[in-house]
Amino acid sequence: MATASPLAASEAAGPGTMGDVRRSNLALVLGRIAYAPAGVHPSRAQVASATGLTKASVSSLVLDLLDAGVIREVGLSQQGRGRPGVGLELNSARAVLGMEINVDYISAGVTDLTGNLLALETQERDNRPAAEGTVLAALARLAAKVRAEAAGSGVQVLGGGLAVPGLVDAAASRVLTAPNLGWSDVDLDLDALLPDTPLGVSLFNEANAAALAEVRHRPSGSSTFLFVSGEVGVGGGLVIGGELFTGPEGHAGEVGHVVVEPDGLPCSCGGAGCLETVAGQDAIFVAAGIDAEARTRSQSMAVLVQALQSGVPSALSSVERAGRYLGVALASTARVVNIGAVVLGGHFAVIDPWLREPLLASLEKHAPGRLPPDQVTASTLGQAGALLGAAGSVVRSLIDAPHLLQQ
Amino acid sequence: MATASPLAASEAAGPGTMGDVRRSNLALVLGRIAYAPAGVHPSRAQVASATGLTKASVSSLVLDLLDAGVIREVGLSQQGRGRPGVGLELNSARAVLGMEINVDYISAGVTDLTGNLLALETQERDNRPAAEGTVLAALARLAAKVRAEAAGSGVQVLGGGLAVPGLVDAAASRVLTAPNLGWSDVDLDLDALLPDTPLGVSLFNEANAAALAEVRHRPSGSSTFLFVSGEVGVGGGLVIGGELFTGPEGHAGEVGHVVVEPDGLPCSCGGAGCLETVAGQDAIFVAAGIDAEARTRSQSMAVLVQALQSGVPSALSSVERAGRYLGVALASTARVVNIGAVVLGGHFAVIDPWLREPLLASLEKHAPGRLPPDQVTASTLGQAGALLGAAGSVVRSLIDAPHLLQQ
DNA sequence: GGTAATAGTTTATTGCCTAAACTATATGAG
DNA sequence: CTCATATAGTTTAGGCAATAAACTATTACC
Repeated sequence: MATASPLAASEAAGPGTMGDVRRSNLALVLGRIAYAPAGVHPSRAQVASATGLTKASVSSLVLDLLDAGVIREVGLSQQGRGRPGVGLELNSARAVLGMEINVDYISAGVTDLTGNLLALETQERDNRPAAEGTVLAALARLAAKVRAEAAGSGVQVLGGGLAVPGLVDAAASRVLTAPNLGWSDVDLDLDALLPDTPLGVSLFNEANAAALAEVRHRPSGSSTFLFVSGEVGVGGGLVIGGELFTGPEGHAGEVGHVVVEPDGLPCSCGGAGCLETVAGQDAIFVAAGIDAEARTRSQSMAVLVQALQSGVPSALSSVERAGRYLGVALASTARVVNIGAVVLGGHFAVIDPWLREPLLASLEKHAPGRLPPDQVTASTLGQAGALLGAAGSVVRSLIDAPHLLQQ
Repeated sequence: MATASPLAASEAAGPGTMGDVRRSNLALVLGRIAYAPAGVHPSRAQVASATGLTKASVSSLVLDLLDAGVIREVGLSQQGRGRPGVGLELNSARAVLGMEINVDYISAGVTDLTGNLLALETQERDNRPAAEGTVLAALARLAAKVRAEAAGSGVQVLGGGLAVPGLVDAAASRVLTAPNLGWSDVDLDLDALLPDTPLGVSLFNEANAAALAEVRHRPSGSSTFLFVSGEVGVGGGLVIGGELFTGPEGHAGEVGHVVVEPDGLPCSCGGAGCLETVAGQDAIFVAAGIDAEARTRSQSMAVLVQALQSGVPSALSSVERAGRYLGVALASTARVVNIGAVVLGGHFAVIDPWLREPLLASLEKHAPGRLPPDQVTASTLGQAGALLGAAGSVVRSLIDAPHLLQQ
């Protein structure tokens, strides 16, 4: 009897203790406060009846959250006969820092706990030739700057998140491989990036972070979708019920390497016929006849958009082909992971007007009814997505585990 | 992913209570006993040091489990100086019933809590023309028979699981659609199938159940893999860390509709170029020149195997093509869900000797290094897989929630 | 100003775990 | 054979977190 222990995951976890109950209920209460509709500030009594906890327990839990500084009381809210309740909301004097390292730029921004962007700094620089130490040092300066800005208006930064365009081992603060940066097995000193915060700095894959940003910031409501990130490579993030599905090894959602043409071109991954070989930025530039070598990436993209607007045939057919094959890959992915909505990011969002029609036609051909047109949307966050997602993810992990702020 | 706390399950709905701690620790202790290596019967003290609970707590928890009848004590195990411990093991006088309804047969079997098959009855019958009530009545008789057999040897059946070849809503005991049975939106009276058990009867998709059976019964150790079920259609089950990943709507793993040839044939799903159009049973029969209309499905499969053994070119090329495209689909799937092992079931297991080589070559071409040959295995469970998986899944849910047996 | 209604706190109780002392049962040395 | 040592399992006291119910606080309405 092969006993592959299904406990493997929880094996590390110790016994359940009463402290777990406390932590679980702290998160339950904080979640009610944090995820209340905008402008609504529930009282202790409302939280109690919504969660099923007693008023006494909620009072005690709320006291802890107030002590930790995660929430604060707002003006009384009278709405009926009796004593008015005291409204509770996330403490807007607390914030997190989002950061991004990409090929052409670095950026750092501060958001409060509800996701509002309070400060943002972007610095254009070619990060490919530089050693990672140099890049991190420049980013640390940028981070210090926005942090000081926030501090100036009385806002305390609790922690941060860094998004990089590559596969990461978040637990080990390690970039496994970031081909476009030329990084491979790089250990990052994240604490140096943002010293002396209670929560520290977490590491994210850029596509995953951008995917998570959509959960909070996109107009439509559903929090289950596939985010497709078009950069030099084609990445993805699978969000299910607001949570990232990362797969057993943490790298799920790699839509870029779905095979769309069995006899297609070789891919950088060693495979052949991957989506990336027809819909990655370089592939689109080549097919459109744009010399990307001579320009920066954002310049090339501008040239492409210009060409599309002018109706240059090679550009149009290049994007048409990318859309068609993107549809093939998304049709397959929708079936495998049973998803009914897609958000296009990166260059796919930029060229969405031209990409959209062939994409929808291809989806209808290969998975009719699965991904209806109104469920295929383009991200509106642009470059800021990864940064917002990294910051938002730190906020989210705080809301899920507020005890991290207690000492 | 907020799976930090062992109580994470309760975080979703109601408040965390002290009873949750008890339940969580009951499952922790029972898991240690249930998933110990075969022949090893840990003592209370060993469970305590393995789980981190105190000896006092373990004693109390074990008492509850003994009262519920889930476990029992076995002979003393002396192994050193001091007082010998009392071994603990799953109670082999308790069992669960697995059942399956398929196109050509119904079956029912009893397994003890460690997965050993104690009794099995299969009845060949064509279930397509019959109303579901007739089929269920026949299955109820079969179930009563094996249950009586078990009772005769002093074994009590605690609950059961039923696998059907179609999409199911397990919570509602409802078969949404089972095309090969001709069922659509059918509510099943599962309790009538197996009356008066403490755990009742649960409903499963056949491919998912078969996938779960592999977790316990396949030789290799890993409990993270994609199970590919080759039947009339091509289904699948995605198992991650021993748990089924069903996706947001419960139907993930549909590998059969990954697009492997953008310009391919139309598929029954309304799409085009799906894997099923080249690797489903019918597609293989047609390409091999076998007239499936004139035979039952199992007869056609026997003819195919015969032809393969004789080296009939059309049969060989048909299977070669199926293997090649299966490789394309699995390469894509491996990337999207980040999986490193595959188990072939259904007809893929039967024709594995001929399928294997083109499949591996195709995998190496499209996803080099991702699914190495030793991680691509064929199921050895055959027809019994679904039944064993359904039963095993009931056992597993019992081990995860032993308090269900307390009153 | 009194009553009803609602918000929030205080107090007593219960459940579950831990720590530490205690009992039980084995091995091995003299 | 007896005693020291070691390990298994139980008993007892204590702490923490939630609940229930009584209590205080603050408002609206008559």
